[in-house]
Amino acid sequence: MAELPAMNFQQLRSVRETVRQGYNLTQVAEALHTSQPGVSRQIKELEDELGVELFVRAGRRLLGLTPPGQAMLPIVERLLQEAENLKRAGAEFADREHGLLTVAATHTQARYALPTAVRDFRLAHPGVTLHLQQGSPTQIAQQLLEGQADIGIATETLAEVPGLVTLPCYRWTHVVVVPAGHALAEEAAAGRTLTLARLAQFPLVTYEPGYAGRRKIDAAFAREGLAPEIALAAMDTDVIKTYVELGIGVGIIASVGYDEQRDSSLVALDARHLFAVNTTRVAVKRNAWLRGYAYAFIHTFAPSLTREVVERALCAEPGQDGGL
Amino acid sequence: MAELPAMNFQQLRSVRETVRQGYNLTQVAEALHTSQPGVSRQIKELEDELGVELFVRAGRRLLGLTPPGQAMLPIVERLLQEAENLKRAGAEFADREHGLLTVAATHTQARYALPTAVRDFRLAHPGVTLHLQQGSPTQIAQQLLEGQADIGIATETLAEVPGLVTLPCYRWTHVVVVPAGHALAEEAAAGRTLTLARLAQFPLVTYEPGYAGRRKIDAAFAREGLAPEIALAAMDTDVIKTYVELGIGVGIIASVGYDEQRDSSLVALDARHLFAVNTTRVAVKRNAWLRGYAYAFIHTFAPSLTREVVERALCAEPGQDGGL
DNA sequence: AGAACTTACGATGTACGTAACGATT
DNA sequence: AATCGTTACGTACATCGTAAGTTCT
Repeated sequence: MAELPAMNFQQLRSVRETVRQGYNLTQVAEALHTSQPGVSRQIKELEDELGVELFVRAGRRLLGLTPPGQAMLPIVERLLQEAENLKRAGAEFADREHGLLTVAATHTQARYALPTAVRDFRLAHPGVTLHLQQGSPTQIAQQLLEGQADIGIATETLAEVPGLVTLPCYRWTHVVVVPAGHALAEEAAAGRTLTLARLAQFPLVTYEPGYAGRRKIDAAFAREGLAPEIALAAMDTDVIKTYVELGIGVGIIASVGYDEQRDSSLVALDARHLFAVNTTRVAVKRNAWLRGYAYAFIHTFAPSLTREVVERALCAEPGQDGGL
Repeated sequence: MAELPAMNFQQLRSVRETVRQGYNLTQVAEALHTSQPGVSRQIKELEDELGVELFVRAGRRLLGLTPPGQAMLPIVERLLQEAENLKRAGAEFADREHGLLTVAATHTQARYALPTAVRDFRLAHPGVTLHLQQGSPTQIAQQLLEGQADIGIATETLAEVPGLVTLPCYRWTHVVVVPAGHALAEEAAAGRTLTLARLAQFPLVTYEPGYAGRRKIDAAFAREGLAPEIALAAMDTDVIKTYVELGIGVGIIASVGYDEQRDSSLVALDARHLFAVNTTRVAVKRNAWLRGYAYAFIHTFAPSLTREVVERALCAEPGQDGGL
């Protein structure tokens, strides 16, 4: 019986990975742990099966997607997503309390906001292997979209990424930190209220653009027509504090990043009146099926986010979500 | 190299078909044109792969879905739906003007509402093979959900089926038909307005429950506390007219079903004031990808339903399951 | 010359159908 | 006894990797 070879998942994976790897089949083969001719074949087989060329070829090189390819790629991604969902659902029912949970977060979140949640989660779910990835908000979004992370946590960017569902976890403000004995510390001790104009007279040390509410900082200065000198920008609250201790400049960090005990060499000055409030958000990929313990983790991190709240957000309108 | 056999579509099809066929693997094998041991194996393989029993077994007989099975079946169906979508998209780009379009409609629609649309569509799209299926609204819904029909057209039921997207095509009312010379015809000719009470004095011939606005007819009589005798109920407007001609009773049919020329032996009496207006709807399966000519057909049938209108409806509120 | 994809080929193993078996009603 | 699902088995063919080939940079 001459059975026609049907569409299969390996073909779909090859197509998806080819797009992800920038149309380099050699890299695709590596990423999929297979041979390069194999990938070439998978793609051709799928194209044959569908009767359409998915990729633009210049000679034998792949350059991009054809219009049909562009139209069909989302379907391919949904297929692979659902396949992943099915596997996860299987794992969930097979053993609710064992598995892998990958959380991607910015440094600030990983270092200051997550530890207690991680500790509590580990106690409640000892069978779950927790992977904590660190990256920029953009990288976090990417990891979520590619299925390399289950949960993303960051203050910036995530809410604007189509394909992600985000929910607010907590709100926070910035705080200004200076070495003990710094002029600003004296002024504060003398009862003088800190202003943006005064702050702008010092070189500043704060987050890189795209991190931890940096936008709110820039916006605040811009609104008053100030252009402070940024002496140093870092992704990392600890790095910022270190350089502030060294006297490089005045630090502006997330308030969660200051601990009176541990950072005794630094003085924190209230800056709630200077910079807009930030909202840290948790994000998951839109059509991803989440393990039960993933909901539990989110709930542990942000008690307001019960499983029901998250599930409702997952099913809601694909467009922009309604506010905070 | 010992490759682990991955999940494949044949396994998924076996699972879906097993549910559809009422858990009889012999029938499943027949439906899938394969051997029964094959189906048995496919299911076991998938269960192994997922690590979960999907089916409840009494001895060696399958009785139903386990809770995990119930949870995972929708994912399986989405997978197969997307696979189908991918194939269709391929066919679409390979050749926009060739393919198959299956329209399921009630008799009344097929016989009276569709002919001009079908004629125009065939002229505009000669390469498309058109299949016209006939059935009750319930059967039409079933066919759509199982992917056996692309477009469904009926007045009843469709709008209430989760998993279907429906759009209004046109509105119509019932008309009363009697043989020429019938008492009601005389009264009408004499300028007397027809009432429900008068109508209820005759045996009636009309649609079966579940067809062509029968509900509106029952509701109208019920509202006035009348319980007319239904001499004959049929799915089919032509059957009704035939028996009215024979003098079995007074007919109540969809107004589209009366043609002054062809039905010269019958007299139609306006009944717009007696029965509520009906809306005939077109339905498609929620997450189905439609061929371009399917949109064209809908547009031909109901000019207000442009491709954009239909697409917007398809993307709207999921209703039941978490949409794709 | 080198990088990138395609073609060719051969071995491994996977998949499917037939047939025999076991259990259930 | 009949129906239904599972197990066993042999063959056919599908898949995949290696290696050679071709084209473009």
